[in-house]
Amino acid sequence: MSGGRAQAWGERARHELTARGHRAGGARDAVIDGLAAHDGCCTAGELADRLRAEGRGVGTASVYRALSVLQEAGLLRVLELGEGERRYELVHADGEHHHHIVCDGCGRTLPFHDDALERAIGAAADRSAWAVIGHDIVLHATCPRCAAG
Amino acid sequence: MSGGRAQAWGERARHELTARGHRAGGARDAVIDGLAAHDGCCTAGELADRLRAEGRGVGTASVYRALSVLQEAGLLRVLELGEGERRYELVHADGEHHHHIVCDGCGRTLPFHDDALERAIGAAADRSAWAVIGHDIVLHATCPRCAAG
DNA sequence: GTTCCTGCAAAGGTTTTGCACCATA
DNA sequence: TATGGTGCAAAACCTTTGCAGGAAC
Repeated sequence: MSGGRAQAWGERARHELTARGHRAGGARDAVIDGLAAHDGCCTAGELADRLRAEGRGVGTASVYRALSVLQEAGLLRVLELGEGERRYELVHADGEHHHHIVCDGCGRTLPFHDDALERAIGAAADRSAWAVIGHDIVLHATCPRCAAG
Repeated sequence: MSGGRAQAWGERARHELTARGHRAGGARDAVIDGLAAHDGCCTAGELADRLRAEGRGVGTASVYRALSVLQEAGLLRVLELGEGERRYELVHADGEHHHHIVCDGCGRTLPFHDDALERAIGAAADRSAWAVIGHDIVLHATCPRCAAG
């Protein structure tokens, strides 16, 4: 559905993990495919459910271990949107990234990108005494559906 | 330690809660004092530990219930810094707010404020189709101590 | 006296860990 | 064959909920 972009991510993920000395394995393969098949952000539980529904059920621990390895390799970004669980999002090779508007009413999210905002963040990071690696921005909002009541 | 500012917050909190029809109570009082005494952001667990150390032990449920009421009243801001638990921070009457730089190594945080960044966020929010209420920004970094060690 | 607040205990949920077994290189 | 990946189960963790008793209004 999300085309070659996500597929490219999958190939890169497998390559990068091999380069880091990780062996191949069925569970991790399923996790990578599951993430690539759904180029949005999902939780560990959602991912496990989806794999189970496809008949590629994977142990809970393996899901978390795979996510952890992918995150350490810089292939996943972790989001905390205030729902009490973490969401994982693909990091693409082109470095493009975006942020999220979250509806405080229903929890739906809307990705957005803003160059001026990125520049402002970069400038703020440069002024900091600590070595800034990255950033997360969450806009809290009311979506049109919730606003309508 | 944090002077009259936090004390003023405590008084305002009690006043606001009364105005909202809440009754006074020992546990909630202790939570308000505990928050005001430590004008940074803390987790529910840290707050409970601190109160227990002061001999003002409060049931776990009461801590969470008090935090929830204070949040609904707009007296607390909730932060998710990626540690798996929530941090609560005082919202002062002057509306001043700041964001956080988090050390991914040790978890220490550094508050910062940047007017240009606030303007950029405001502009991005104005362009959004959803009605934006607020925002959270987290800069991930390596603190000097972790960079050295 | 009614209503809300409180504490304890138990449940809920997500994430991590221990361990034996199996697949990979 | 040695090492790391996998699954199951259990644990750890934060947070919420149910309920009986007590305090505030």
